[in-house]
Amino acid sequence: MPVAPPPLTRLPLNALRAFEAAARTGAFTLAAAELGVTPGAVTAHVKALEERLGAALFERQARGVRLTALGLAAVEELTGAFDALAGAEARLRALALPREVHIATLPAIAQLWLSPRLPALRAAAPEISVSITALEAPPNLKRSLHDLSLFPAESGGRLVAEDEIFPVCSPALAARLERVEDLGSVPCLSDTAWDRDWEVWLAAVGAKVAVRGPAFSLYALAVEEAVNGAGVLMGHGPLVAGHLARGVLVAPFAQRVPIGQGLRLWSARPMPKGSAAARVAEFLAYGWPT
Amino acid sequence: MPVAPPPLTRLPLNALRAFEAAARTGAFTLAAAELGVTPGAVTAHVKALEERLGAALFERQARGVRLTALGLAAVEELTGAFDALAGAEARLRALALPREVHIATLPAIAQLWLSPRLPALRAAAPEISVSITALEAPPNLKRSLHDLSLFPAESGGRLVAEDEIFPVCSPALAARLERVEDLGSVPCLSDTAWDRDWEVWLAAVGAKVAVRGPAFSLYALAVEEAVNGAGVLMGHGPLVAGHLARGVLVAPFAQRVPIGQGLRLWSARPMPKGSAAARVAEFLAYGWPT
DNA sequence: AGCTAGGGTCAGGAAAACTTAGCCATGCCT
DNA sequence: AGGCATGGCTAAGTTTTCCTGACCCTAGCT
Repeated sequence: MPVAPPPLTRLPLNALRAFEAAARTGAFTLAAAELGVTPGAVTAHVKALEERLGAALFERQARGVRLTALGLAAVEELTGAFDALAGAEARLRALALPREVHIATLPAIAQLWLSPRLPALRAAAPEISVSITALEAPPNLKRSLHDLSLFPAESGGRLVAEDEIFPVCSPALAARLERVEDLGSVPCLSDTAWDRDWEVWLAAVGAKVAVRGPAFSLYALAVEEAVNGAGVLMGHGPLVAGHLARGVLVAPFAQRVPIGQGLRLWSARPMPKGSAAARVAEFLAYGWPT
Repeated sequence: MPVAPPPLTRLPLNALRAFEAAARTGAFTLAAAELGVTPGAVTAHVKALEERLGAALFERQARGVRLTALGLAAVEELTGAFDALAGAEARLRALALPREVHIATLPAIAQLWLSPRLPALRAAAPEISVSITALEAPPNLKRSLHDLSLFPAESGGRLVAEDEIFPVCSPALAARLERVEDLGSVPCLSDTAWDRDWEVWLAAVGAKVAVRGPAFSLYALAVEEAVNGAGVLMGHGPLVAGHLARGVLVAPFAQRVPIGQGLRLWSARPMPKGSAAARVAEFLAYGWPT
């Protein structure tokens, strides 16, 4: 417990970053996830910082923490500074590695929408190296090192594909489905992240059927199961288009329900005209420019 | 030599800071001094960064380094970000330790001007803890953690005392000096940092005397020597005022030469009204407010 | 009670950072 | 030319930081 004031040395950068993340996210656990470390590491950083400052930044509560007045007063400026730093860092990377493009997207989109388009992209621009990171949620644009984010959203960014939902299944299974009510008698697959899909679609088509079936945490896995005839899946237009085109999945019912959001593409930072990121974005949005 | 692109992990903060300092100062040695580490540490940081980026940031030359185009393109934004970070850090400290005031100044000023004023300051505001750092040159205002900087300058900040120079010596020695020309026959002390003082004064009074004598790297030491009768020193008004008042030093010649600069006080960041830093600045500039 | 979420703590080990000491090339100064 | 100073590089070794993994603790649910 050093009571004497600490000498005039800089505060550790990593501790400041940990504090900022914790303050912004409101929880050590979330901060730890963002920084890619364990919560214990964040605890230690914040503790070290508080010890150096001789004042508490958080009030510890049984569940979770709350910023003290001091912490609150300090976060905003720190957040701005780290935002600026992340921007500078990203720009530095982009300048040093001008042929690298990093895309962040949902696992399902990565496998079912993006992946099928990559061969054409590679063929058209072999010098560009595209890497894809699957995330459960869109990254903080001011912080992420990704150049592009591709996520379902209602607005913002550039619309790449409208989303609409409708049941899909293997052709064999489709033969057993004549009316919407028949869905009650077959397994109805669902994705845990999109667990309201069935509800929404059934309501939209005015059907009152109780559907049930296994839930998957990976949409791509549910699609595979549907292909294998394991049941009927609520398809998302852009994600099952390929399977429908190849005929391995079919849509037994005509009603397609728009869900008011589409696949949208953002860039975290302005992309210089002609940069690799800008070209990839162009390709994803419109196909390769002629 | 990893040719494969590195995974999408953050660049190390400390390496970025080292690079930024090196780029801004133009030399690894200066950056090392600023960061308070050895040059080897900076070398290592920059090298690590370059390796991560797969591109050179500096061109190594026989003496010194030069930024590459990439380095040049990246510095500015990084500098801004680290400036912001330093600002946030300083504010955080100030909020956490509202009674601490850090002053940066020249060693001579610290000993001869500031130090004599501290007892009154402490008496008037005992709750404020003032710490003083002696630096050879004014710190970078956007970066330093000091609250106040007190340095000789021609403009800027708040003028605290005009500077003027004139010979001073012990009363005994003064008895042997009648005309300016007599200076040629006694040791004339000088400070290595202010080595043109004699030249300036002699030119201003229109004298053509060759003065010689020992040089000191610490002005306060030269003052002590002058008090001990070791020779005549070129006195700086604010710094010898105390000794003149006590009679341990006298000015054998009347001519005082203003040198166009004064002791000036800056604050690195805006000081909230009533803050400890603001009160100390007030005291130093005007004496304690009634 | 038992469970869960969110932190705190501690020991140990990995990685980063720093220092020291010596080396090298260049250019300035005699 | 020789000597010296400058500024950076390198290798070895050490200290410090950082992180993990395992476990404890508390409050609120069920």
